[in-house]
Amino acid sequence: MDSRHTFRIGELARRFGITTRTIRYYEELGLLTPENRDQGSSLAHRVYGEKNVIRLKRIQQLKDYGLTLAEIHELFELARKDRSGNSVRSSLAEKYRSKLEEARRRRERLDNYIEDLTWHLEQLDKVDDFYECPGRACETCSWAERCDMRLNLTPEGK
Amino acid sequence: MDSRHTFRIGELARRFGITTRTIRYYEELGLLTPENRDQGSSLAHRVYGEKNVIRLKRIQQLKDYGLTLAEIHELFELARKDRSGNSVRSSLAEKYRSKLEEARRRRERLDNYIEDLTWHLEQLDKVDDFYECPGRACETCSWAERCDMRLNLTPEGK
DNA sequence: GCAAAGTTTACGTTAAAGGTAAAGTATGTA
DNA sequence: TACATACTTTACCTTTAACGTAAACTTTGC
Repeated sequence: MDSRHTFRIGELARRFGITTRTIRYYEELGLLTPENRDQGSSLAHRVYGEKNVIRLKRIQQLKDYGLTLAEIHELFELARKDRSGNSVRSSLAEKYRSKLEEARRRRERLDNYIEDLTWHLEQLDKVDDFYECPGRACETCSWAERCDMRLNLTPEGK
Repeated sequence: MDSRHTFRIGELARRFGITTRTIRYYEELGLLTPENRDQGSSLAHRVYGEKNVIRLKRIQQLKDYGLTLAEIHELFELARKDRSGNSVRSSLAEKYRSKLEEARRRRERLDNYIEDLTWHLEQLDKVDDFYECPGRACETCSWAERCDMRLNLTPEGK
């Protein structure tokens, strides 16, 4: 909206609720480059515009999704390389696909965890000794057949 | 099955595909205590039995769910304190519930991420310049109305 | 011309989950 | 009994992530 408004690092930081160190750190990593530094001196202030704001939002979004800064960098780099044409487009697609699969695996494990917790929560007033659960108590526990630990009692040899 | 078989640390490690250091580390953290150390000398070998095997499995399971060793320790401790009766049972329940909510929040973000990736993957051959996506290109992109970055173009003041 | 905000350089931090070395001790087999 | 393994403890080292913090100096705005 205020399309031509620009900021210096301090205000940008304030608006995003982060510190200036963080913004400079993102710059170090090649995630966020100020639009303007060439006022003659080598110590000119960083100037940030709309592009940077969008970029920073995207960074926070991806971080919130659980990506590390390194992973975010990867994605940005692939997109950047693709500017020229279609040569890298397929590798970007592949990256997306592999990230997607990885995320799906993570979600599967998370689902298992949620199930596991729900189960234990339900069992809380049905089982006597939780320090023995899972453990010796499985042998007599009436819930054992529904409990997946039952399946894991013997270790496989190597 | 081989109910009375016991192991020393090396074999246990081999069977679980981890190192002996790892097992000792778990012991340091109070996660896994060998069943037997009292052969007189203070340098007697650690002896592990069925209980330990089950415990170690559980540790690996919880780790796989994404818990840190510290979190695993918390859960174990609460269960241990509960042995005597019902006094701590409710706090264990509460812990479970809070872990559960936390996990659900994580899953929600993960779902958003998966959606985001899917979206970008679909758009890959419809958008021209990915380095400008999201960015200036949004202004002319025909997919902008469906793209959530569109909603994030202006930063809120603090 | 001064304070406030910005600049670079560079070392510090915290936490997780072990790795690795050193030096001595147990165990089991020949 | 000798000896090779496997085990014991202590203790310092490593890696990554994402900044924090200090120092010493420079721009900018009024």
